[in-house]
Amino acid sequence: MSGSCDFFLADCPGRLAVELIADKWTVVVLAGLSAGPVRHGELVELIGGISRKVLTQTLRRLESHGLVRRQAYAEAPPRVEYELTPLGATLIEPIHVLTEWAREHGDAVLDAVSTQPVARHG
Amino acid sequence: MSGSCDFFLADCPGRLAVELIADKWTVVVLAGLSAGPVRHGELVELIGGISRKVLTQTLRRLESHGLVRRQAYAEAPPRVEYELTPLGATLIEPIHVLTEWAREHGDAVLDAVSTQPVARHG
DNA sequence: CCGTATCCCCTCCGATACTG
DNA sequence: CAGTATCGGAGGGGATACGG
Repeated sequence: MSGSCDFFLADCPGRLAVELIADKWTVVVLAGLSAGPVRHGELVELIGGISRKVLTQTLRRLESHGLVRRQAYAEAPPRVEYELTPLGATLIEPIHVLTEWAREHGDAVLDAVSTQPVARHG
Repeated sequence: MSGSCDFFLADCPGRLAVELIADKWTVVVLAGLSAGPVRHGELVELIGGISRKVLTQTLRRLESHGLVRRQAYAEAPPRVEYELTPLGATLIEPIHVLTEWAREHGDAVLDAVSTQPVARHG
């Protein structure tokens, strides 16, 4: 215990990380950007299920946190590309670990959910 | 597409992981349980800021996903302990990586946030 | 093509009070 | 001490339509 905060409780930096990724799309968007610059519309197609509004919101937040860089080109058909900043790229590793976990244990979770007839209480 | 899904887009298992942790408290609660069995009240004190109701909600969900085990003792002053299941313990590693990231890059994020007077657009 | 505004639902989460 | 019920606020996020 003590205040070591090996694992974040209270106001440790870990809380910041949670606040960053604790929503439906942030991690997915970051993953979508992990391979290189992508256009807005491409991301919508790539991710699937996210609305343009929410995608923009998510990107804006990531941009303001220094994780994503926005590049707009003044062309005839407007073109905007988003890419990870060096800082943003450092988040890919933790996300990758999470993905690995899901690939390995995802079935077990789904199994627990379906095998869950417990409903204590009575 | 195929099912390559090196990084989760669409319905890859990674999405499951996101849905699991994409809320304000899940990761924090898991972290709080990482050191061993803990009582309900202890968790409230330990975490700080979470209400008993929300803690219970979170624990219930984790229980139904097979990540947490609940142990109730029929004693004079009721005592209930929660602990990670073996499956739940496997999630500590990814969380730890995330914590490490925060410890290392948290300042950079906070810096970006404060250095962010941009407000493009007007 | 990119972005924003509006409307609306729905879930998360906190505060309080009450039962076992 | 543990848990539930209830209320209520706040905000995320989807659908749509419109502007640059």
